[in-house]
Amino acid sequence: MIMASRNVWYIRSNFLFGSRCWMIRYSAEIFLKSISCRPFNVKCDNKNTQPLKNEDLLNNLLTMGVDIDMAKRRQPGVFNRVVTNEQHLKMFLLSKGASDKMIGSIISRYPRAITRTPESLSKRWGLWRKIMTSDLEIVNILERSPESFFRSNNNLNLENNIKFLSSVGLTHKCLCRLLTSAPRTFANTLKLNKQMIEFLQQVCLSLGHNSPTDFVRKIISKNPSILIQSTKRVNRNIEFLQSTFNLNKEELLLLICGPGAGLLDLSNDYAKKTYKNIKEKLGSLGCTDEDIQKFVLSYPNMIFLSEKKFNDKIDFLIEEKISISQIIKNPRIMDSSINTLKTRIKELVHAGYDLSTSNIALLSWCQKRYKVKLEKLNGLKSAGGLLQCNDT
DNA sequence: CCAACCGGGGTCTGCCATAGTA
DNA sequence: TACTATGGCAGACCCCGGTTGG
Repeated sequence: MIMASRNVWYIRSNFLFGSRCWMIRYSAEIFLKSISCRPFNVKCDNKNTQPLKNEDLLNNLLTMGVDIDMAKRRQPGVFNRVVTNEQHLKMFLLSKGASDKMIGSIISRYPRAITRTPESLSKRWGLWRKIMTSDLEIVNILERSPESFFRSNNNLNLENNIKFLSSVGLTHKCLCRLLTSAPRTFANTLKLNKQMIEFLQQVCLSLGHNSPTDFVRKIISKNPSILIQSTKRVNRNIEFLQSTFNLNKEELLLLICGPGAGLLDLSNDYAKKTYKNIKEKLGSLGCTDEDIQKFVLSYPNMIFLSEKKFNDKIDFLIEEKISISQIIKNPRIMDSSINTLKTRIKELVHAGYDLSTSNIALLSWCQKRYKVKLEKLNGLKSAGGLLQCNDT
């Protein structure tokens, strides 16, 4: 019932506020006050005075746990609006399983959410539900990234995006993953998404691959965030890979739709910067350019590491008497956090494992395997200790 | 049984600038 | 001209385990 009356009200207010004329707005507010669909304290005396704050809106938001300062800082315009739908939004999200706290946080971070009409909101939700299997999954995405859902009000565009992405050969499962990990993709204009897909297809063809569809599918499944990058950024990263490593077309193709797919997201010259650092660092430790190239290519994700993290890890390993040649032979070791490295080295040394002569690969094994190995080593050590009757 | 090799999975928002719109 | 919609940017790993060959 509330819904119904609000719908009517909205149509009416759209009609009334569609005009550019301030005078008409002013009379409209008087009119609204008089019919008291929702009392307003907004006053627009003339062009020189700001509308006074809408106390109802502020009260509503405060009760909902919205951080008003944050919201105002982010989208001040929302607070000058005569019509907002925060109560409906709240009821709607509650009905989908969101908590009060989530709702407060969502509106604080993306206030424009409260300007969406009930019809538009439920339509949009329905479109997302075409991809996601439950409301709760959507709620979780919204909590993470309210902007992705609310930034655009263009449901037709959203619908077209879903159609387009399906037509490109993305499976339902893939769309689901896209929406989960890069929800902004669906708020992009269709034009922008098309641009990126066409760009990728072009790259594919220029590298001599004969199935752009397969290529695009592969690259998106390896890197679901690719559609929220600019083609400029992706292009620069491909150029970087091409110019830095001596790869033929086929190798480059395999790299960018395989282990190097993630690198395409890196911000301007980040890869260039970190690779330069890797080269300098390893070069100073006596590695040849060829060694370094091979090392990085066998685990390209290490380019993600900030200069400091990379250097800290190398320094730490060297301090622990692990030679650079051991490191070069085990690129995966850069995969482990420095904390993991520290803990494991300590445990291994304690267990009597000599890292300078033994295999260091276990520093980057998964927890489960590593634990089994460590227990075994400790068992050996205590057995040896018992035999010699002198262990501490 | 062991370990080398290799691929997979999660995940990426929150802010700013600006053209367009009413 | 206030406000909206949209493009674009910076930022910066860690862990798990299947398969396979010895």
